[in-house]
Amino acid sequence: MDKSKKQKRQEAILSTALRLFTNMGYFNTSVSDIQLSSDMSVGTLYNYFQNKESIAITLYRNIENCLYEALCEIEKKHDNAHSRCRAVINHMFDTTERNSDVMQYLLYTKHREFMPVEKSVFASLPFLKMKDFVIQGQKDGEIRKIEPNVAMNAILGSAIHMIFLRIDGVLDDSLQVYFEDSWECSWRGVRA
Amino acid sequence: MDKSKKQKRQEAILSTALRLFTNMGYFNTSVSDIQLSSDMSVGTLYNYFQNKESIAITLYRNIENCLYEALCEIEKKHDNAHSRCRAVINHMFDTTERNSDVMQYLLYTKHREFMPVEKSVFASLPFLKMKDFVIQGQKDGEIRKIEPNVAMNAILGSAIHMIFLRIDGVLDDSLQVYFEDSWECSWRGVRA
DNA sequence: GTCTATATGACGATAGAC
DNA sequence: GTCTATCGTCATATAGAC
Repeated sequence: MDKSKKQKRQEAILSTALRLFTNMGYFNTSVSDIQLSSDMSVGTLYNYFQNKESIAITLYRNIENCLYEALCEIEKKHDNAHSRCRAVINHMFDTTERNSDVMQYLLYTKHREFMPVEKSVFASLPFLKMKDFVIQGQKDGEIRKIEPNVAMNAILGSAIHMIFLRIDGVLDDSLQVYFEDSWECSWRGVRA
Repeated sequence: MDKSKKQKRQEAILSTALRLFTNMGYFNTSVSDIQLSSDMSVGTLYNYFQNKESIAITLYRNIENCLYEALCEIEKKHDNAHSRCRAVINHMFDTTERNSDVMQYLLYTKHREFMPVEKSVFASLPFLKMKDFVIQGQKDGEIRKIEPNVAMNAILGSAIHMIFLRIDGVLDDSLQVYFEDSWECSWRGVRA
């Protein structure tokens, strides 16, 4: 199944844009930068995308879907809150190390500054799914019955902040090095 | 002690810029926007500040210092890690509710996109001080002896993420409502 | 110090040939 | 579909009168 040339070029634009947006920021990246780094002309670029913003939106939706699917897989493989949440964080740490730009664009970027329509990523599908894991865990007696937002945040918030610190260059070692200790703190905080 | 007119105008520029930067983002705010909202001319504005970036930097330094001083006060008032860390988070939650723009600019903004020289806020003076609180707590046997970055993050990371959620509009209630529960989770995670 | 007017340049996006 | 050339706009910053 060969990818059509059209699809290949679309993906080239998206992956170039992802790299530039995360390295220099959306506003410091010009359409011309994207076009030059993708080895095509402005005209071609505008043939594939309506404008700069639509590149950013497509990219965002793709990554969001990708994370959502990963969470659905995790839901199927595990049957309790403890191992589901653990797997989610492990997956996010892993993705940050292996494919930093993706997590950086999804979590770290302030989307609303250039995509006014978008809501917070933390109110989007993958994180609603994660919240379901937590609420189910409370029903099952695994997690203390505190306000769900607080429980969710106690588990996920510190993990996401670890990712931020790593992206910021504050942590020298890979996230995998910190994973077990960090997870233990999170779980101690909420377990019943 | 009357403020000189000069000082008043400087502060007017800074507070206007803070409001605009946090509401619309640095790149969506033009110098002309700042000038119009401050009721002065471009020329005057450039008489007080070298350029747009220097407004952003001055603002950032001021807020950073302000938080650092608050932490020094907390250090004096409390003599153990538990109550120091608790007071820090309480202070940050409080400031977020009372003076949202300040915390938003300090923590939420991606400074490096427009101030290339700055390092991560989490590697700056106030957060080094906070880390001292944690390390001292480990020495005193209050906090488990895990990697200091992890301990620090378990306490502060989830709190900061709560602030992010509040700024993002994901949390409907004020942070004070969540404070006790959230703090309890954090402390359970790290206490010896 | 404060203003108005303007220089300068970059950027997003389009036109139109091939 | 792809390219080059270019348009219109707007932003930062400066010049120069008062």
